Amino acid sequence: MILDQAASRLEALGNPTRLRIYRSLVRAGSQGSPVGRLKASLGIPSSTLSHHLKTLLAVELVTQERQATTLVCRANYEVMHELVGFLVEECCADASCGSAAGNDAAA
Amino acid sequence: MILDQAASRLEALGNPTRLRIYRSLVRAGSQGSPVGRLKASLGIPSSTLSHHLKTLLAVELVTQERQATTLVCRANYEVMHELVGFLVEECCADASCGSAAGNDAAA
DNA sequence: TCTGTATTTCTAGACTAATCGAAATTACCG
DNA sequence: CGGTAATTTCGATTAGTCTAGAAATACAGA
Repeated sequence: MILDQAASRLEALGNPTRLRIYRSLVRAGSQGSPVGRLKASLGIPSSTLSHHLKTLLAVELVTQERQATTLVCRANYEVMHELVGFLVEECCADASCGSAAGNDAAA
Repeated sequence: MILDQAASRLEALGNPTRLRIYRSLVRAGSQGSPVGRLKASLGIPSSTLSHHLKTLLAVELVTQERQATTLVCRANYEVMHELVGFLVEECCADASCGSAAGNDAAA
């Protein structure tokens, strides 16, 4: 993953409203959630929601699929894992950071 | 981690310049990197660098320690892991996303 | 105390994002 | 083909970010 792309994704997730949307989608899991339900459960006006969804869509963090009248949104886990991987990638390239093995209690 | 805090951290990482700084620090590992070296290796003007560092510092993604004249910066791995944890937290709360077990090679 | 180096603060301009109401569009169903 | 519901686009406002040059400050050594 290119740095600028990672930054775009991180930035997309960096807005509280978008992060809320995204997490809601993560929670919804594979069945996803229609835009309308997102709107209702998060209390975000349609236009704002649509705007943010477009941002999330643009960086591939979210996918959409039409189901009859409604548009079902889903979190793209694969991209999220890629992003997490990018963040951790060079961690410990040097030395310490004894947490890669899962032990970061050292804090 | 509170959502707004996570969003702030994600947002901090969402700027290409800051992401570059942060990664440089991640690479530097436990020995960290002085501001001056960051400036030289990344080619970022002092004021801009200082500005971004402050942002990173504010969200605790980076720490600083004075060593004589220079200020040594270090990536805060613990916070990064917390952030990653937050992102993955509810993943699979529902069902699929068969990658939590460490198998996301599908990418 | 004076000097030089390292780093931050001040300042300002250009640009981009966030928000939301209203209108337009799209897709489906009868 | 018309109606209905879901979603997006438009348009405008507001606020905040990114950038960096110049000046100010902090620190260590002589």
